[in-house]
Amino acid sequence: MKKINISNSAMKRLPIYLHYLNVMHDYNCKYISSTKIANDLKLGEVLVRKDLALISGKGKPKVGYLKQELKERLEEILNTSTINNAIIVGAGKLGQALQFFDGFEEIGFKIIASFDNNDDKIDNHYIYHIDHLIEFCKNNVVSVGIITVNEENAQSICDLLIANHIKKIWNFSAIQLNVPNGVKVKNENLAASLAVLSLN
Amino acid sequence: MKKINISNSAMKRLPIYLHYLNVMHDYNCKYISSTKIANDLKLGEVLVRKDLALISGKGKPKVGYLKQELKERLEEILNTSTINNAIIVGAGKLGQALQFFDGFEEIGFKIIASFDNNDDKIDNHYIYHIDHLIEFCKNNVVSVGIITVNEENAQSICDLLIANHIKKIWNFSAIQLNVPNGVKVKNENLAASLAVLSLN
DNA sequence: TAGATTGTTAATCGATTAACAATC
DNA sequence: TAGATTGTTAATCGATTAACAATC
Repeated sequence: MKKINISNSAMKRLPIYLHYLNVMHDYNCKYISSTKIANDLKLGEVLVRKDLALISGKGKPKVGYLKQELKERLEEILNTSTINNAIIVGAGKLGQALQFFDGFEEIGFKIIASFDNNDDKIDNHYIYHIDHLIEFCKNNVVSVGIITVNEENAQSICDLLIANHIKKIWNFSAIQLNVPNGVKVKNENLAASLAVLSLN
Repeated sequence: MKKINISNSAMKRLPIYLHYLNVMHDYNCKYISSTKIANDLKLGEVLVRKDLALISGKGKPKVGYLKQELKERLEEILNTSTINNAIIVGAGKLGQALQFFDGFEEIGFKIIASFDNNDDKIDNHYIYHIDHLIEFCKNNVVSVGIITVNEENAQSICDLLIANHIKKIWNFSAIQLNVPNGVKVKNENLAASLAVLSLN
């Protein structure tokens, strides 16, 4: 596979393109143009063209890209070769919402378990007691840990995940996690996102 | 109040500063320096200084910023003069998670109701049937609409919110909403956020 | 052929960082 | 005073957009 360098900002758009292709119901045409994608998604058309050139580079002037091929190429990049299994720690409302969120599969992520320290939340629907996390990580390939615990416990859960060889953390708590080199943290601060709406 | 121009990227950091100040338990000192904030939050120190200069401009060389004053200034900007009431449409797991998420109040947003078309979800805990939305919007000041319905219904719910004079939409569905001029949409694509983690 | 669309190079824009004088 | 820290101006960096030749 050709080695390509995808920027963070471009990477954020790839799932959007893929989903767009998956839900569009235009069976009439085998091709799709960057112009149409850009218009529908309200993105700059050069931007889209650049993204698609990066991942596909097989566009035909005048007609556009073969839809099926583009879709497969996006899936190839998103559903990367490594297994993308994720676990959630913190089976509160947010954790549960994420566990049953149905947009992750499309981009190659699968949430295979949730953990919580509250016995009331433990059932047999893939929610386990936190004490079983170590064992679970030994028996399963887990590449992403999603932290939805309250912020008092976020750092210690983060440490626990790292101790169990998880190198990618999706952090929904509002504190800054301290992690060693080689561990990637993506902070998801919902309040900060909402605050942007109050501008203007 | 002095007119200041806050960029989107800076606006996203303000809630982080405010939360940092709110949860830090260093009672010993009345002052906080941008250097310390930058280190703790893992941000560039010039970046923090610039943000703080923009909103406060009252830093004292050698000592830093008066913590209490900085906090009040952040609250002043975030809890803007207008009432920031929000409603949620779609009382599924994600909608419910957002309704009970406790980080919004800090930045001046209050979720005052959820709506759903499924009678099973209607209870008296601020979840109403969608048919009551029009009346609710007449009787309450609602500035933000949060869309957590499935994507087939997202556009029509968006239209409904706009028809009820809501000018700010926080869209959790994976489709691009069409809105008239003057309506601001912030898309929150969780799958796209997660995809970024798979880079490297 | 004419025209729509691709892919690329150069220009622009915005955000972050570097450098540094001012100051308590 | 000396040194840490502020605030600002200039430089850099990265992402988006404009311009345009190539092409089907």
